[in-house]
Amino acid sequence: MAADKTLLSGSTTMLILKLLEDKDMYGYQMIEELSKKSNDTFNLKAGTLYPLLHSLEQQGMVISYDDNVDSARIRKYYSITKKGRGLLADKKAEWQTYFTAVNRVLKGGANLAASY
Amino acid sequence: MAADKTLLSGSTTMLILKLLEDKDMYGYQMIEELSKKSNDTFNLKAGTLYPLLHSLEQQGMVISYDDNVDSARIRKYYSITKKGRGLLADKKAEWQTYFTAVNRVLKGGANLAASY
DNA sequence: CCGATATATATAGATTATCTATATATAAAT
DNA sequence: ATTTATATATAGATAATCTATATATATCGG
Repeated sequence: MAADKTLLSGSTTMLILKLLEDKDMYGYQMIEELSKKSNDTFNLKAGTLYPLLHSLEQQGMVISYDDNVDSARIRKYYSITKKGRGLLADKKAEWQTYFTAVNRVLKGGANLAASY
Repeated sequence: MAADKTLLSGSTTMLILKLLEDKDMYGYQMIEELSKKSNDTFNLKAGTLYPLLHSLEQQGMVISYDDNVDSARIRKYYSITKKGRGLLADKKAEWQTYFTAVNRVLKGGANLAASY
């Protein structure tokens, strides 16, 4: 993965929910879309995504439905729920706090703390 | 912890090395300084920090020396090495890539990808 | 036509970075 | 004198990723 996997840790749920906020998607599509939208920074593995989707469904954050586009091939589409939108909003707020704090530490010289 | 521990995951090493770039510090001081500089967003636990410092020392990223400030009390100061500065630079570049990508996904609407 | 690669989902087990809990010891505050 | 803060350390638990493997269909090149 382009980005350190440990950095990605914790934001995957937020990113997936964000994708679903725009439109219903199936798993494989999410992996591709995340890769494209992040300029190949995120290359989520199937072994990470599918268990995560199952977990989100169990928690009521998303619901799924099967779609048989071309005859046999089955795609499992996911749709974000109201509860899922709530979680997304929380995660976004958390992310905002987190990345602002990291950047403050990184930019701050020895006496930055004095400005607060 | 104010920030989701999973979000913090992966950036702790970078943040610690950044603190040491400014000045030599001892463990307990790093915890307090991180908390202060991040406006209480990061409250690193001792059980996380000390093993991490030992690991960084083993890898040659930092070196340590004991300082007996007031008689008995021992503080173990850490100093960043040239190798550690190299790692910090790498981690900073990675972080820049990562948080830019996350923000792009978060801000991007359904057709953002078209702009690339 | 056939083999390789891409699409699509799924699960088990390994890895890793955090956490909590616990231990030890001195200093400061009430 | 007892509690709280300072200071470091390690063991074990938790959680989120990864790799590896499995299954099945679709597409592409030779």
